[in-house]
Formats: sequence, C-alpha cells, structure tokens
Amino acid sequence: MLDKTYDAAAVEPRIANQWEEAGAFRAGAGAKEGAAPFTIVIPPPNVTGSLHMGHALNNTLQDVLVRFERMRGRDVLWQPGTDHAGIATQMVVERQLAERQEPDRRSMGREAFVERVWSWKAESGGTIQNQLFRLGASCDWSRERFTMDDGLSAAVLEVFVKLHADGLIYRDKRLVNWDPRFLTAISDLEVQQVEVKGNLWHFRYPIEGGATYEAPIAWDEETGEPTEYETRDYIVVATTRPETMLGDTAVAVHPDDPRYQGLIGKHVVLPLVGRRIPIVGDDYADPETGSGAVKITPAHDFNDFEVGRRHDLAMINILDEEARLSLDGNEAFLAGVGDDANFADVMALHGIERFKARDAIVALMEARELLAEIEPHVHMVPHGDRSGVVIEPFLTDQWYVDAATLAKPAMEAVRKGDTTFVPGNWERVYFEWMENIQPWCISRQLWWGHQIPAWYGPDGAVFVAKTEDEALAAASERFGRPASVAGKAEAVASWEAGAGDSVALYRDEDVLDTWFSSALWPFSTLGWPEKTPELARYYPTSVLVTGFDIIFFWVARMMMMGLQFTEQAPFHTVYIHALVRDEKGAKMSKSKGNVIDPIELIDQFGADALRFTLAAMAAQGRDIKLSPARVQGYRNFTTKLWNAARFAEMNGCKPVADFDPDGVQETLSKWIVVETARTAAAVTEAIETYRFNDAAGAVYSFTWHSFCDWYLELSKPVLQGDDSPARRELQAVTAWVLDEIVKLLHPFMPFLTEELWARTAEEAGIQRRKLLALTAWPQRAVADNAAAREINWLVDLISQIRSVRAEVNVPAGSPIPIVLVGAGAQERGWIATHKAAIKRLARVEQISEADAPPPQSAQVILGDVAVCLPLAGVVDLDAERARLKKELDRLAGEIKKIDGKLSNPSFVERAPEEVVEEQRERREEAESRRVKVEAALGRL
RNA sequence: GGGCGGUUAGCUCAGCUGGUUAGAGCACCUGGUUUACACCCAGGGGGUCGGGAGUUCGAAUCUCUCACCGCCCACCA
Repeated sequence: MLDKTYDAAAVEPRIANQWEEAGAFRAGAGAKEGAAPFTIVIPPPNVTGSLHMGHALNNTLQDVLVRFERMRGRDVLWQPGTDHAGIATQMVVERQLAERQEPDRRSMGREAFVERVWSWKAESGGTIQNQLFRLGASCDWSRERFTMDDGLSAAVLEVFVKLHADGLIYRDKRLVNWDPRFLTAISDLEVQQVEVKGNLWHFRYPIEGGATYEAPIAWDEETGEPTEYETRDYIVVATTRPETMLGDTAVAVHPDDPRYQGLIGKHVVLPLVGRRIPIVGDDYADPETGSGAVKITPAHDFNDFEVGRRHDLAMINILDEEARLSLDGNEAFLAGVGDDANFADVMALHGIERFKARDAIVALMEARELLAEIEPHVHMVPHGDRSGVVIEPFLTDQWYVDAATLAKPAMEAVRKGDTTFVPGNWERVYFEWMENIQPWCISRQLWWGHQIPAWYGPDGAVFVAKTEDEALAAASERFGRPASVAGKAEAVASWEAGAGDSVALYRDEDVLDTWFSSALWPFSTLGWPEKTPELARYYPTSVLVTGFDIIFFWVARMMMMGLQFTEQAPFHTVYIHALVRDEKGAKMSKSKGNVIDPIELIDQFGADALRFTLAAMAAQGRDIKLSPARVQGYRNFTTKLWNAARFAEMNGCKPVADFDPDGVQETLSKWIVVETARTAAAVTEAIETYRFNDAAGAVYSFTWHSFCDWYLELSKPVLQGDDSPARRELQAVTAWVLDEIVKLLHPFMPFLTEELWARTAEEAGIQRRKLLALTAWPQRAVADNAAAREINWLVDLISQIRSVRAEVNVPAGSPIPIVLVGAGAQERGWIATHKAAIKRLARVEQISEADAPPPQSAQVILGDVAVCLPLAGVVDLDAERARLKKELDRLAGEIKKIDGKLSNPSFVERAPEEVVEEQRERREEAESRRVKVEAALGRL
C-alpha cells in the first residue's frame, strides 16, 4: 500500500543506489540489437566546482535526452568527467595554503605544489559528481575522465606536437593580456571589459627646438570652423593612463591633419624623462578626437604596438610583471633619458604600483605646469575574469595557436550542416566570432596544468616532442653531442659558459590553457589517439548540450580540434540552452556570491520537482529566472501522480500482461487510449526537437487534467461498482495508462517514476526490470477517435452544470434534478451510459426528460439539447438572468465579429475555403445557441 | 560603435511555420469533511499581447520605427 504522500527525500537516494548497482548507466546498457549509438559528452565541470543552477539545468536536459533515447532502445553513452580548471584550481589550493598558514606555492616549489593539488583533488574533487548523482544524472560513471589523467594528457601531447610540426602552433613575442595578480598571460576571452569612471589627462609635450604651430582655440558655432588661433610650442596629448608616458616613444598625428602637418618628422621632448621622441604621421590618430595628437606607448597598448611596428619605434617596457614601475636598471628606459634637473623625482618612483604611479606622474606634470586639463571620462577597462584586476598589455614570449587556419573547416562544417545549432540564431554568433578570430594564446605561467612539451637549447633552439627522450635525441642530433636536461638557470649558464661535452636543455615551465585540453574532450575521452572501439562506435557525438556563454571558449575550439584531428565535426547538433540567472538577471558566479544552490531545492522538493521545473522552463532562447514557488508547484505534481497510482492500487487496477489497448470496448477506455497515444506522440516530437518545455507541458496537462480530473473521475462509478466486464476493463486500462504516464515522465522525473514502476508491479505481484533499463518508450499510432465526441459532450455537460450551479448559488453539497429537453437518440444513449458519472460529478440526483422546460429553471444549452435545472425556490433567479444575459452578450459579440468577417467580400474571396467554412459553421452554432439562450431568458 | 534577445494576467513565463473565445504555474476571490490527493476538488475574477506605422481578407504572431530592459562583441587616446 502506497503512503499518502510521496517522500522524495527517502526514495531518491535508494533508487539512485539501485541504478548504480544495476550498472544501468553503462554505455550501451539495454540497447537493442543493432541499435544506433547516441552519444553525449558532458560539459566537464571544474573539479573545484559545486553544482549550481546552470549545471542543474544543463545536466537535466542532457539526462532527459539520454533517458529518452535509452528507452527508445538506442545504444547510449553519456560520457562524464571533470576539468582540471588551471587557474581556478590553482587559486583554490593557494587560498587553502594561505588559510592554513602553510608555506606558499613558491616556497614549497613546483613539484610539491602540484602534488598538493592532486591530493586536494582526491579529497575534494568529487563534490560535483555526488551532486550530479543526486540530480539523477545517468552518466556512465564507470567511464569518468579527468582532463589531466594519463589518457587525456597523451592526447594533449599528441595534438600539441602535431600542430607544432604543422606550423599551427608557434612561439611569438608580442603583447599579451597579462594578469598582474596571477602573473600569467591570459587569452582574449578571459578578459572582461568593465566600464570604469576615470579621467582623461591632457598633457603638454614641448616641441623640440622651439618649433611652433597654430592651434585653433575658438570655433564658429554654426560651421564648426576655427575662428581663433594661438601659437603653440607644445602638443597636447590626452591619456587615460598617465603612468605609461614614461614608455612613450612617439606622438602620432594624422598625416592629413593641417594643424600638425608641418611637425611630422620633428620631435617632442618627453616631459619628466627628457627623451627625444618623434612626431609621426599615422592614420591611427583621429583628428576629431581630443587634440588630434596621441601619445604612443608601444609596449603598453595594443594599438600603439601596431603603430610602433609601422614606424619602427622603440618599445620600452616600464612595468614589471606585477605592474610596478620598473626603472632602475631598465636599460631600454634609461637609454634615451635626457638631461632633466628633476629626473631623480621620476627615478624615485621605481617599484611603485601602477595606480600610485599614475597619481605621482600627474602630480609631477602638474608641478611642471604641463597638465593642461583633467576631463572626467568613462571608458572600458580590461579586467581578468578570474582575478578581477586590471589587465596589463605586456610584451612577452608566448605560445599561440593559429586559430584562423583551424577556424576555416570549423565554419565550413556548420555551413554545410554537418553540425547544426539549436536554436539556429547561435550560428550567427559562432560565425561572427570565427570570422574575426585572433591567434589563441595558449601558454600560461601557472603550475597546475599540462606542461608545455618544449625544450630550449642554445642559440634559440626549441625542441617540441612528446617525451624528454625525443627532445634530447633531436637536440643531440642538432648539436652533434649528447644532450641532457637541466634547470633553466643552470642550462642558461652552461650556454653562456660555451660548448662543453654535452648540451643542456631546459623545459618550458609554462602550462597550457585549460581550454586546450577541453577542446579535445569529445574524442580524448573516447581513447584518442588510440583507435579504440569506443571511438569508432560513439564518435562523432550526437548532441552537445551547453550554455551560450562557452560557445567561444569551448564549442568553437572543439569544432576546430575535432575537425583537425578526426576530420569529422565532433557533434551533429549543438543545443544551446538558456542561462539560469539570478533575480536581477545577472549571471550567477561564485565571485559575485549570487549563486542559488540547487541542492537546497532538491532537499526541499526533491530532484524530480527541480528537474521538471527546469525542463518546463527551458523554452528556447530565453533565460530562466527560477522561482521556488514553481518548483513547489511541480512537487505537487509528483504528489498528484503518486495519489493517482494510489487510487489505482486501491481499486484493483493491476497491469495486465499482454494487455491490448486496441481491444478495449468501453467508450471511456477508447477515449483515454487515444489521448494517451496523442500525448506520447506530442512528448516524443517535442523532445526530438529540443522543445523541452512543450514535452513537459504535454505530459503534465495530460496527467493532471485528462487522466486525473476526467478519466479517473468518470471511471469511479464503474471501478467502485460491482464486478463486471466493464469494471475489469477499466481496471486494466487504468493500470495501462498509468504505466504509460510513468514511462513518458521518466526522462523528466526518473526517481518517482522508477519507484512507481516498481511499486505497481510489486503490488500486482509482477516481476519487472528497472524502468530505466527498459526499452519501452510509448509509441502508438493515434487512431481516429470516435469516442472523443461522446466524452467531450459528457465533459461539457458536467462542466456546464457545475458552472451554472455555482453561478446561481446552488449550495455545492445539494443534489438537484435535471430535465433534458430536445434530446435525441444519441444523447439518450450517452446519458444512459454515463448516468452514474453525471450524477456523481455534477451532483445530480435525478435525470428526466420533458417536451418543454419546467418553469423557473436554469438552463444549459448543449447543442440541440437544453439541460434544465428546475429549481423553483432554490435557484437565484436574478443570478440566472444575469448569467444568461452575460452569455447572450458574449454570443452576440462573437456573431458580430464573425459577421464582420463574412460580410467582407475580400475575406470570402481570398481566405482559404476551409477558413471561411469554419467561420460559417461557427456562426451557425453561435446563432442557434443564441436563440436558445434568448428563449430561456424569455421564459424566466 | 556593432550584434543578439526581451517587453503577453498581480508575479514568473508559454504561445513553433499569421485564422485560438490569447494559455500555464503561483497569487487572488467564492464554495467544498464526494473514503486517491487540502501538496486537493469545483467555480470565478483578471490581459487595448510596450507605443506608433505598415503588409494582409485577417497580426500577440510578419515588416519598419520609437521607447525602455538585458546580454554579447569591439582598439578609440
């Protein structure tokens, strides 16, 4: 006997363990002979992570697809795993060291630190898997992978070495986005532009040798033409970053700018520093902006870097890696320094942090009366997405991937339709980015990650190889003597000391961007570069389910790597789901602290309720703002279904072996059988087209409204009556429909349905396999439903009587008689069949017929039949009049509207025949109804 | 500066390829101790579908435009 309410908290862990023990999630488990594979690779969560709403949504949707396909008999693999998440993980462990007041990363050394991260992973890395397990994610946990495990690391090596050999990975010295907090380069994607209120400082740079020019100082209000000039011996430049002026190596003006044309080729003397720097003509300078002259700092600005290249300017780096001024011993900086009586003031700034340096420089300029103006200015400033500090463009050697080359086939695959995005508008986003893709900086100055397989030798020699031995072999061949590996300092020292017996190499200390290994995920997890059976069977994958926030980070890169190394696009479909945002619509993130914990909702309402909520809200192209009330609503739904099963149990509705839904005799049975099939078809189609909300909605409303509210209620008189063939049939039908609902609902609510599936069988004394492991997705042709007319009429009749009763204030508990006027043979038959149900559901005590409506009765018009409630003294006649009047108004309105259409000649001519015909029929119905209602009103 | 998405009931949202009486959940009002379910049942109120223009016989749905809101991308000193 089932309990009165469903206890998710007790059932869910038990069921989860049963699945686990049964090995039901294993790849291919339960697949039909010769079944087509269906593969999803999980977007690997960070090992540091815990389950947030985004994960809950993401994995719910994947699980819906996976369970659905498994039930259809496909050979399903849902590949799970986690990502080593370079910076994030290193941060977490470093923070832990600090909290525990243990030696920091540098003092413990690289090897010990990496060891420490591994042991941290062993202890704490499993959180998210457990949480996914609680959510009911049916991944093949036996195949769980980690981006830094041996197999995946081998794949990384293979890819790096191959891309390097093909010239698609190279080392380059250029400006990178440098994170001065984590002391590493990061990629463009890891930079967030943040709006900052700052200033634009206008500085005067004196022109060398007393040259002058005429600068406009007043303009005509209408024409904008200058009306007044002054003679200047300085150029005004504006900057948001005064501290970088120490590294200025030019001032640029537009070549066509009449104000400055005569100055191009001359020099200014850089204030404070005394350096002579040229005035260059370059299109980059915009005459419309500021003074039209711009200071150029090639080592600290991406634009200036390009200008510097064009004009062969010196690049003076004036910052150290922690973004402090680096002046002492800075040869490039000191090289051009001129005579300046106060130069010591500048040198005193050595070692000062950049923002303090900014204030100091401004003060020095002001003291020298070279500060022309301070203008408040709002602008976008690059920040590290993890560190949150301002990113510094910094000149370093890094490794790059030639992304533009790899992007070409990746775009082509989407263009050809080998891979389809759902919803399709994301393809635009994908193309937009791919078409403008920049070289991908893949080296990181971190310790946790895949160390770059490159070894350096003397004379700029670089050996990229899968193993140290291979690198050494290549080196000794190149240098003609044995090679050995040493530490960096040692190796460099040996090169400076000159040739010895052997040549020393040192290994690149950097590691790869985390996304480099993630990019290989769809095939590295299947064993690549080995030719494993799994790779052959499950690759390319069927669907990737992910959020749009990582299309660039991940999806695009998997496409590139997948095509480059397997010559196939890694997925057929990329389903992009919404982001679950906080109540303000902001992206949830740990750093913002606005994360809602799905585990709390699971504790409160159960995983099934949470899953169903997420699926029901996963309409394409819209973000989800989750409300706990909604989850509660769907928790109620679990109870509703539970109680329907309880009712079935109490009424002897047991599954019947070999039950044939097509063989049923009762109208009610025929109706619900067809409705069930219709629902199954709707759910199937919706899942196939990734309309999760429609799928959830269809099964929800069928279960609650069609099945519980009508079918069960209508069947009660029979089920609770004496034994009869009809009763036995309805018992079997009820059990069958319930089973079908349980199956249809299983992808969304796996725990509840699995429990019901087992309990139903148990009560009936039947042996059954786990629902999860069953190839049993409901699929039936939707037969023509002749029974629908009858049941719809019946539903209509009962609804109308109920409505009238309420509106004319008949006490809810008091049974009333009804009198039918104008009933035909068909209606008589229907009434006879469903008499008991009508009496019960509409609270009717007696049904009779008459030729004319009894006096003082309320009336319901059902087609040709008037259903009269003769209730002299009971009925509130005024209320009935008002009710009828209201109905009359509504009908009149409808008729008027239809007449408007039908009297419009162009409607009749141009609208499709069936639409016109439908309007005519509708008008006729409304009119005949109007006549009857009017008559009823007249009689009162 | 480009691009995308949103604006539908008090709240959170559906409404796919134009024809519905514009729906759901929650909230609200009225009435219910009918032995599956009060995490329930029955009935009900509530929307000029952001504003404007257009296309069409017909627009919440297509086009344009304006207004707000959100997001993504971008090197403007």
